[in-house]
Formats: sequence, C-alpha cells, structure tokens
Amino acid sequence: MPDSSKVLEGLFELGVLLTGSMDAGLAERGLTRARAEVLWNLLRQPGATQRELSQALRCTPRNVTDLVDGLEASGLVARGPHPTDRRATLVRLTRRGQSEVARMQAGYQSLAATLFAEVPPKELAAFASVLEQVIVRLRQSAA
Amino acid sequence: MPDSSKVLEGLFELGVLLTGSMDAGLAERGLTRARAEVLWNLLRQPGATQRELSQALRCTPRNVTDLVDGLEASGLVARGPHPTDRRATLVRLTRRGQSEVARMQAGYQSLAATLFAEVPPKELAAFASVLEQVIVRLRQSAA
DNA sequence: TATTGTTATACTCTATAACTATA
DNA sequence: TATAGTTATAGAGTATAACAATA
Repeated sequence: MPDSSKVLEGLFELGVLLTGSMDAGLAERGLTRARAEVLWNLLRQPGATQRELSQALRCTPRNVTDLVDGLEASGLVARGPHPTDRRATLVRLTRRGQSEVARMQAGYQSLAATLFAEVPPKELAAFASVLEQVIVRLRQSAA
Repeated sequence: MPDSSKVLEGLFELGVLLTGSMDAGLAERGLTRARAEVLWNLLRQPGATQRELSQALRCTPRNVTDLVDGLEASGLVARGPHPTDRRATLVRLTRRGQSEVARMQAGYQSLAATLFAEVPPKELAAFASVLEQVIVRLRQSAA
C-alpha cells in the first residue's frame, strides 16, 4: 500500500514539470500562461465578453483588461462592440490567434501521446478513473 | 481505451485545483507559494546559501534576494554569515519558520488522506505506478 | 578571473477601490 | 440602482545587466 502523501507529492511534482514544460513552449512563442488561457477560453467561447472571460478565468475584470490589452497588441485577439449592450466588449480570436491556438492544441496532443506512449490502455484507463475520483473529491472539499 | 489528451487534460485540471487549494491555505497565513517553497527547501537544506536556494528553486539569485527579504521581514527565516566564505549568506528557519513548515506538512498530509480516502490500496498503487512512469517520461523529454 | 549577493530597471500577473458610460 | 470596463494604485514574482566584495 503506497503512502498517500507520497502520491500527492508525485502529483505536485508532475504539476511542476507539466507547467514548466508548457511555459517554456509558450515563452518561445512570446506567450505567457495567463494569456494562453485567454486564447484557450476564446476557442470554447468565441466572441465572449470580458466579463464572461473574467468568470471563466476566475480573475477580476481588471485583470482581463490587461490580458486582452497584451493579446490585442500582439495581434492575437481583437475587441469589438457588443451588438445590443454598448457597455460590453466582445473579444474574438484573430486569424493569427486562431492559428496560435491550433498550434497549442497540436503541442498538447503531442505531449499527451509522448507521456502515455508506454502505458498499456488498461492501466491508463485505471489511472484516468482514479484521477477522475480525486478531482471530484477535491472539488467537493473546495466547495 | 481512454483518450490520452483527455487524461492529460485531467492532470492539468487537478493541478489547477491543487495549487488553488494550496494557495488559499497559504494566503490565510500570509504566505505565497514562492515563499512557501523557500521554507520547504530550507527543511531539506538547513542553512543553505542563497546560491543553493536559487539552484534548488530554479530561479535567479536576484529572485532569491527578494524572497528571503520578505520571509526575513515576516520573521520566518534569518540570514547569517557563512563560516568560511564571506561572500555567501546562510539562510535558516527561525523557530516561527519551523512551526510554519510543520503546519504546512500537517495540512499536506491531511489533504492527501482526504483525497485518496476512498481509493482502494490496489488502485492507488497502480495509480502511483503510472504517475511515476509519466514523471520519468516527462523528465526525459525535458532534458 | 570567477563567484556571491546586491542595486537598478523592467515586465507580467494579480488585487481593491473609485469612476465613466450604459442598462 | 446595477452592470461593463477602465483608470489609479499597489504588491508580488520573475528576469537581465551592471556592480561591489570576496575567493
């Protein structure tokens, strides 16, 4: 029987390695994790308002202002008017932003394939099952 | 057979939840993750030099200066002279720093116990095994 | 010459509070 | 009155470059 603290330690270590690997890849393309997450969200919520982004990213609206400022300066997103609410601002991916997200997705899938290449499907399924349980458990304890 | 991208996505989600939960606990005690990691390292390397800390934390020496400044101001660590090298500075946990680390350890073990409470030992062992494989794999691809 | 830690400077992420324009 | 986004301000983490003291 493995020590649960050791397993948690492993999860943290993996988290550090994963985010480190991710950040390095992003930095090469002039992106930060926070900005990449904005792009990622815009893929699922095309034309989201900044308010919606702040909710999806669990950060303040003020924070979104700066993140969108940066992405707009890089030409990856564009601000546009809301059709009916003149207070709101819609944020959409530009063509360059879209190809940047596509590149991120490709890198993501490639990483996943590499990481789990030598794990038998049955073990991977069991791993995924425990992972799911732990996520649920953590969500409960956080709420 | 589970989709490896989905599993990786789960790992990322867990990482976000774990660090979020951790950060919230630290914030209550006036700590940040970066500073907590300094304390954590000092537990394993008591009386480390700032240079050694910068290597352990994989950050610049300049960064360590500020982190130690903050912890010193909070009374959690203390700077001292190196016995033989007058350029170097030794950093050690104060008594308050030690009890803070002890509290962190307790919280960590409590979290691990909660998370894996309902996972059978056999499944947990299999989970730990895959986790270990993936960590090794990621270290290889990073190097 | 090389190393340790610091000063100087800069960028990013994050937050709260006050404010403007709009609903 | 309430909401969307911004200006103002602040703190923290991170980095590079130049520098002083020491090895």
